[in-house]
Amino acid sequence: MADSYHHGNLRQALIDAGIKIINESGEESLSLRKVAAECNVSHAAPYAHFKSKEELIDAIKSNVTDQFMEELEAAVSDKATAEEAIIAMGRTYLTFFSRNPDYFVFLFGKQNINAHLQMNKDYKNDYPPFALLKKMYKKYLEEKGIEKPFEEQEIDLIKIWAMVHGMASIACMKGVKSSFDWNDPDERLLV
Amino acid sequence: MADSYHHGNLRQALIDAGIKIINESGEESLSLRKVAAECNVSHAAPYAHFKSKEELIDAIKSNVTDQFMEELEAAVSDKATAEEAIIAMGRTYLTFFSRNPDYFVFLFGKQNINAHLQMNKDYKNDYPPFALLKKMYKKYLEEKGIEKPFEEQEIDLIKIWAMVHGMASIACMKGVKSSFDWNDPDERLLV
DNA sequence: TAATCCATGTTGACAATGTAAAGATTGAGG
DNA sequence: CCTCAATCTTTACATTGTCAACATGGATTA
Repeated sequence: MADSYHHGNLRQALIDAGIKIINESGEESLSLRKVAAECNVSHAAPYAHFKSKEELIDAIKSNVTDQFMEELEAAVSDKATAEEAIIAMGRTYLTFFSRNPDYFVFLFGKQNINAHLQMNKDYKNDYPPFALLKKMYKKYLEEKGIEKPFEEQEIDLIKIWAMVHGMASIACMKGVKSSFDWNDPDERLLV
Repeated sequence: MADSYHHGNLRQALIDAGIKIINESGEESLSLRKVAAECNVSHAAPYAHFKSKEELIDAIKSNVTDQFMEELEAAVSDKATAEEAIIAMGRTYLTFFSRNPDYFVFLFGKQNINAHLQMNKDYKNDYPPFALLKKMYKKYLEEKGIEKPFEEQEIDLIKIWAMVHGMASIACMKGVKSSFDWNDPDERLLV
């Protein structure tokens, strides 16, 4: 099925090719035609799987988000307490985007997490990393026997996410000279 | 000079037209040719003032950043203490980007603050809002008579900026349902 | 089995866009 | 008045997203 008229699994191949191009030369240089060429397929072939370039990009975002979530869940899985898990999430958040700053721009650059959020029904209402944080936070409250009104909980959650996300943002900014190695677990900025 | 061969002040007119287009229909729809048309000028005229589309965009970013800085400095100017000034900066940061979420994406979306940072020599090393924060923070330490090693100071600064910037980021995310009104001064998330 | 259908790909076309090259226009300074 | 350099226009070309018409072939069904 490699050289037949029908590709076999073009949809995923297009997504993979897109990720490859973004990694190699950034999102701006990603064009539908290049992606198609990378898959040895005519320039209009993607339209059998995606209504537009944007839809392909949203699919790629979902893929990258899945990859991000895998790392977050792995970081959380082996922690004894929810408190440790939350801190591990923050470190993983920073490490992930320090390793691939382009992904930060790609995922949050246009700030519209709506589209690729809604194409994956598992996401329900919350953005997956936020949903995981919320889950861990509730576990944390239980473990500590803390009771808080809902509004205060939301404020806590936003503060945590804002801090970590803001640091990731700074870490990914080209042109910001920072003396920190965000990958270094000894850099205890978070606690 | 309105209808003569030479425009008179095309450079600034192009920048203004660019801002107008971004406000009306977003950055994606900004094209050099539209900007030129908006100024009643041929499509290649911008190349007399900017080497590329990117250079025009960087100039626009500088303009928007100047506008942002004006609000930050205004917020700081009438505060009695540095502590109040810093809090006011945070509120202004949130208010500014809550009012125009598109500016957040535009300024930080590509995460490369290097280019339009370096075209304005006044910026020196730091990104202007960060430079102002740094200045206020030093004043704060003086007023309180606090002495800290340089590294701890940097950590404090990054934490403050990360928190505020992260909240702005969340506030600007389309698709994140939030019960907060980031413009409401009663929402005391920051303190 | 053979006919049919539809998802999947191809080809060709078009408009919008960024950009370069060559030339026109004009105000400022010698 | 003349020249020159900055500014603007025209023309041209490659890239890109998208659409429409058509080709292919595996699966479904008569």
